[in-house]
Amino acid sequence: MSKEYADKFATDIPKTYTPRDAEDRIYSAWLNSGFFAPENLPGERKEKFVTCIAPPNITGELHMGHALELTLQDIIVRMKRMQGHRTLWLPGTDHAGIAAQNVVEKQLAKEGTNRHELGREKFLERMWQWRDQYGGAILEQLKKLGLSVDWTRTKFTMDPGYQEAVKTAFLHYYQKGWIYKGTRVINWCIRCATAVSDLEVNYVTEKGKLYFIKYGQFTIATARPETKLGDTALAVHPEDQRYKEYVGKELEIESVNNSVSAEQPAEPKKVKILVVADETVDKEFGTGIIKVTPAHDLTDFEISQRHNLASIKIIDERGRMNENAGIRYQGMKTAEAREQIIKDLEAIDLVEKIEEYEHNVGRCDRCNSVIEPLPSEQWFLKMRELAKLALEAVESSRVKIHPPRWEGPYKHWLNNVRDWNISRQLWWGHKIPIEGENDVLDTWFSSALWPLATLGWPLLRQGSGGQASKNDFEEYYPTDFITSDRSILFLWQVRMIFSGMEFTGQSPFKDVYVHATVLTKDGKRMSKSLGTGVNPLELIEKYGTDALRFGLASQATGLQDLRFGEDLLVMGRKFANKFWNIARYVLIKLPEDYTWKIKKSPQDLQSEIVSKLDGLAVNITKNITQYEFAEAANSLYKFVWHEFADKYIEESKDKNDQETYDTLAYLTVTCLKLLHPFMPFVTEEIWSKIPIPGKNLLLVENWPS
RNA sequence: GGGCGCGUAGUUCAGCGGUUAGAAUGUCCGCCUUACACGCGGAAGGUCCCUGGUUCGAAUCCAGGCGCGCCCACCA
Repeated sequence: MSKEYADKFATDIPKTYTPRDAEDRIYSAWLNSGFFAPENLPGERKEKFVTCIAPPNITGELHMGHALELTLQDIIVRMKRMQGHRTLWLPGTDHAGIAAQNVVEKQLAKEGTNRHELGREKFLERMWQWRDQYGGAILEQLKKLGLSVDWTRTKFTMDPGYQEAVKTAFLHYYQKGWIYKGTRVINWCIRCATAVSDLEVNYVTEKGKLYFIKYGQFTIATARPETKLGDTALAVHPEDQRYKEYVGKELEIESVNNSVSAEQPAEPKKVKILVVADETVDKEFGTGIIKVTPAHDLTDFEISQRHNLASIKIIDERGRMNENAGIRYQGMKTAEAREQIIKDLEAIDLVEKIEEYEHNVGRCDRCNSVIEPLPSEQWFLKMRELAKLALEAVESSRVKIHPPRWEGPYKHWLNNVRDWNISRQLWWGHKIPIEGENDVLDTWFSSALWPLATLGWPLLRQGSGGQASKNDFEEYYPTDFITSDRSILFLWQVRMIFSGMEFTGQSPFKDVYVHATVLTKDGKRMSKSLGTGVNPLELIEKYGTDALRFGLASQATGLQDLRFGEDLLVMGRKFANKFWNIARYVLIKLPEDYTWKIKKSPQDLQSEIVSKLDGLAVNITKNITQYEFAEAANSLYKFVWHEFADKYIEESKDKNDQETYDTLAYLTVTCLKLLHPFMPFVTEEIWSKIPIPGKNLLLVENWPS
């Protein structure tokens, strides 16, 4: 190469790739091209490829889970786009019922008011104000990851069109008789003042006490003695010989008189109680006999249903003892009542012993308050037929779950699912479309419709929901795949599948990919509240988006959780820079009048390294298609660094023939394309510097296999 | 109580029946060699969790155990 030529490029292209200079500029170039929208893609594209983002909550903040999930999704989408598919990746956000309402309620509390003072209408105005101002923040953060999503189709789960979809779905179920109103023991969050689903209760092991209380001639072990006031039976196992003779009999036992005020000494009172036999009782636990409190325990509620027992509600929606608990306890919080009743029982010698005890306490997924099971009138959706549909979808391979080991839990869950409590006592959400109803629907009821509603289902009228049009649903449904963390497999994927099956007769996607969970270096959960989280935006600032993406992808085996350490990003950054310099070398090496070609390798390139790369391209394609991201990333890394750079470039240094030039050019262009899904920014930046006549953005160049 | 995943160099992970077990990162020693010091060359570093079994041969398959993590469940 000529000295002058070398000098020219040496000054044009810096020795080090600096992501910060390139990323925003390149992302703008992509946006300006319009290529994220399928209808703007160049060339003839017969096959479609469609996927939806897992909509983050409007209250959300970008975390490593997003970074991993969206990187992997973008890798697939970018490859498909380069392969010539009409790709659509649809973004949006979820209104996040409880979470979002909590945020605004906290604001109100600071202002010394609350939603009830404000009234429903004003409160909802505040909600919308908040969402207009802050609800898009998470999407702005997502852009930093370089995602090739179609922002012109951004959706929100409370868009007008979406509201229509929810209404249509509800009424459809209602008319089928699958939606009913009933009083059941449900999980009630005292702080959020709403029902929450079984899946939104976290059971945390906590230290407590196990109280052994005398019931006539028996002793019963309980962790919640205050619920004694709502007992309507005792239960034993049907095969327990010790108690067989008492089954079906009513016992007279001594209890505490709850109509005496708490200021006065405790006094005894005789009460009658029935003994029933039920399979669910564990003979081995405690004394083998349990007290049944149908109103405040889910198991006890079910026992009461089987045996036709009465239910006495003694705890109210604020977590305080109500009038049924008697004047002695009324108004006390459950914890206070527990202390009081133990004191009382001890006074009249009804406490046999108290043991230290570890047990599981249900806490609200959103606010961590203790969950109080209590009877409440709620709306339910019958799950029998829908569960069948979801099972059938998997069994008939209409939808495939990756990795396949998740099929087990999926089926198990559906085989044991109870009717879905779909009502929430919130204001922020989809109002139940029945005259006179104040409640809203569980957020997941609308999430369940995501792939349908975002594409414009149910085709009511055009333009009713932002840009979603009739054509989108017809053209792009069903989608090709969906991906998420395993934690929402039951909350979300299952429900999207049965919704799709019920409303369209098709699974809303062909593949569900359950990706790994990002853990800390020592295998702990990443959590903001524990301070174990890592902020992806800071990492991007420090290492660049490509480094983050490549680092994550290189560890995404799909089978194993990902222990995240910054050394991954060091590797990614170095690799991006390495490739930058490979390109720099090639640009300097090739003669000024060299003609770059983009289409395919010249016929005469038969060298070993060229065929190796062609073989690699086939494997990379296969890897990405099968969600083997780590394999793809690592084999690319190996080839680029140790074959291309270490061997071929070193050997090329004292060669100046046409074949060497062609080979260098071919290797560079092909590697750029293969690397693009993983490291879109640095590759696009290099691409822009390669003098290829008539080239388009690398984003839409043809995939090399 | 059921179920699942994982235990391999200091660290994060590949390898999943066959020559001296690999990569990245970290460490140490040389090199600013005209693409790259985010680099190049070299080195050290491993009872492949334990115990049995199958096999000519096991990190790899099987059984049991130990440890870590996760999911489901009506432990009162």
